[in-house]
Amino acid sequence: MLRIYNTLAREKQDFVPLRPGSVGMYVCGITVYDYCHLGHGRMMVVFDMVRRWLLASGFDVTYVRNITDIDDKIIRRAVENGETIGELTARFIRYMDEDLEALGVQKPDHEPRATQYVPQMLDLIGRLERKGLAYKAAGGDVNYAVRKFPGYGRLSGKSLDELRAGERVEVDTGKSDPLDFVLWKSAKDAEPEEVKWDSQWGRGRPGWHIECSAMSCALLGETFDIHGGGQDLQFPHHENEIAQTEGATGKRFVNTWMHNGFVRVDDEKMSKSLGNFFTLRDILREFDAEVVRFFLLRAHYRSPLNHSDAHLQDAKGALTRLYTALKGAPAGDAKVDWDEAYARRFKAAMDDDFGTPEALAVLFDLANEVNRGRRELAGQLRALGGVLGLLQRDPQAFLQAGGGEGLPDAEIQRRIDARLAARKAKNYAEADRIRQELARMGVILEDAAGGTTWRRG
RNA sequence: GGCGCGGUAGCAAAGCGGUUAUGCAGAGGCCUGCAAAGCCUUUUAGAGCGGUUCGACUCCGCUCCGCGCCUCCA
Repeated sequence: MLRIYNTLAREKQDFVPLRPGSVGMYVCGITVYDYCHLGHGRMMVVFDMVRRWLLASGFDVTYVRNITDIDDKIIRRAVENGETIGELTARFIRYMDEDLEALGVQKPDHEPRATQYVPQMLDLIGRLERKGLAYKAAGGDVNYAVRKFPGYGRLSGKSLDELRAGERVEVDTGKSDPLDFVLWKSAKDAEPEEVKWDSQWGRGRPGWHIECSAMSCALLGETFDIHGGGQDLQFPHHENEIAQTEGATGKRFVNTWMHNGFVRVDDEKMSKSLGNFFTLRDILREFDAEVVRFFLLRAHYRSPLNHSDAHLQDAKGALTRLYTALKGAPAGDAKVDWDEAYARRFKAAMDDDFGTPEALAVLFDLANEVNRGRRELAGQLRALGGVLGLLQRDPQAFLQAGGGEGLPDAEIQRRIDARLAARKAKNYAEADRIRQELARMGVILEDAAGGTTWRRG
């Protein structure tokens, strides 16, 4: 039985989907105006892992991950760059796709964009207005009347009065309550025509929160199983989604809310505003993408995860151990034998709120067994790795992959042959000279019964 | 100020009321012409103070420290 920590309940709960055997899952994607950083990467990899585990558990999964392609930052950036919103977002969507593909993140079943769902958003706003939950303010914006929604604050554990007492809530004169949020922003003259839609409340564009309510309902229905996103979306974004959707439908919106922890740098949240972020692009130039994925799955998804080169280096060493155990094992698609003891441990770990650290520990135990001579378990190791989107490459290809500035493979082979000749002639001084020379260039030789192999260290 | 999360060995990171987590690093050994890899053995834990218990890293309370949300943010 799969158990998931539900933010709404603040505890792990048995996961029971609405319709037996199938799961509807929505995850808040990113706003496309810049490169993805490692924090985005973590969210993407974590929910990719969740989806893969649901599939491996036999569920029929519909996975929706949106793209926010209209918002203040996008508009500002496009104006700065002197390009259209469409050009800017198309470019960063392409970069995102490239980064995610490298990380082994599979495409969601649906990847709706906010700009494609404006009619659905307007419909939702209309319903909210008819129920008295939305009102048009003096400035022309349509706002959500937070006080009119009884459950507001349940997800984030905040009460309206506590929020009110906070010093950081800015005062906006157009709002009846400082905590009200915008559903529809009235168009400003300075803004490009591209961001103006007609509506019964006048020309304008959607507020941020409404898009997720509209898109999730359109693709998964008014009530669905799992909604995920980064911890920072818990409030206000997800709180507002609940208010909007449940306010309009009168039904329960989402059963299970999942939030992944932050990536940190020096114990501080990695974020755009702090400027301490590392883009996936830059990291992937230095580290193998699978190493990055492994690094991200090595921590539990709800725990904070510190980023540094040393940690990534450590992850590389660990993943190398797994691939080393796989050396010589037949490639191809191994299937998991779920009755086998290690697989059962793996499953128990994953069923306990997606315990990837424990699941990976099982993989290392399995590697040890393989190294001790139980070669028949290599397929199981590879197959279980595959459940997490790992270990699917040819081991040799992984072990020999590396920096672009290294020696070409053919040159390495030539020197290995020269060393072999020296060894045959018992000229060990020359053989060792070649080994050390290669070692200085990051190439490690391994003599085995079947011949000499090499890898990059 | 309000709400919440966490403090585990040199580093990273889990589960668990009593039995080796795991990876990297360190030490010794086996193997090797020498190595590497692997295997075997092994050193480093559970912020502090109380409490519950036959027994606590694991449950409860307090203290200290760190982090997050309360504003755009994965």
